Amino acid sequence: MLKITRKVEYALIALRHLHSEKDKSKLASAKEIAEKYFIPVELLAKTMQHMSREGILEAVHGPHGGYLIKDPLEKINLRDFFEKMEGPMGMMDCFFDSDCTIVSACNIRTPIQRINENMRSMFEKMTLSEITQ
Amino acid sequence: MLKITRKVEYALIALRHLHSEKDKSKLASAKEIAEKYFIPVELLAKTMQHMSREGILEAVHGPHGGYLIKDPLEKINLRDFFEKMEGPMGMMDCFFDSDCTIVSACNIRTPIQRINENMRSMFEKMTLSEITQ
DNA sequence: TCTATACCCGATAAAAATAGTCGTATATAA
DNA sequence: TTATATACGACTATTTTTATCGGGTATAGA
Repeated sequence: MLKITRKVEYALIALRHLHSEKDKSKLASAKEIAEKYFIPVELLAKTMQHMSREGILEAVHGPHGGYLIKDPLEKINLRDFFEKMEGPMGMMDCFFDSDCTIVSACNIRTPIQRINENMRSMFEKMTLSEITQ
Repeated sequence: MLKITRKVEYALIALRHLHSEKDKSKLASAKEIAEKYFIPVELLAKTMQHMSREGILEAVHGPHGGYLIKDPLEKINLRDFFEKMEGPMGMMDCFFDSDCTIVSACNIRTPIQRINENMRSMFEKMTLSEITQ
């Protein structure tokens, strides 16, 4: 429990790699990164496409293409990043879907929601630059 | 991602129920609680047995038996509680099992571990009494 | 213009983790 | 002695996560 997904893991690996690229273009393809870190290419590709859609990365098509980081990592906090990648952060599902059969009798929904907010605001205080340190 | 398990959820429901029992015995059986909150009896039973093993609850055998809270909820912090119920808290598995094939090339292990420690210490600052408020 | 490389994306399959069930044993109050 | 309640390992079902597949579009360079 309280784990991040592989998708987020791969996204962070890619971001750190892109950040530490020596040449100033700071551009790398999904294939290149996948091979270096032994990640399934297709999966990393989709993950980077997702980041591109969310405006975290910029895609360069065609041969010698790849991705580069759009804005400085300090500008994106971890709460926003996690939620862009995986949707709203909720320790219990019932905060969103609420097809929970228990919900009407549930006595801990409010307290857990408060704890959840504590967690969200903790992640809000950290940025993606945490990953490069 | 970053969810608690049903087991922990059921444990918290039971704790809050026991805490708010009116009569001073503050004792309730697994069956009684399961029925009130529409939780599978067997599963809640195992969960409460687990809490009893961990010294959070005290079990009373036989008819009119059940469980009662052993120590005041303020005395147990959420980090300890979560780890008693689900084992060490790690945002990635590789902190413990390390049968991860990527680990040798992984560039984010250390940063994530630091973030994980932030999370653990946040939960350490809260106690089980959060659940009764 | 052709070809190779790389991004783009929905649908599906495989694997792993979680959730729930079952059977049997022990303890104890009435 | 019986009914009720805890104790616990083994098993099954379900859900979620992870990975793959098959089709597309964009573009640099020969």
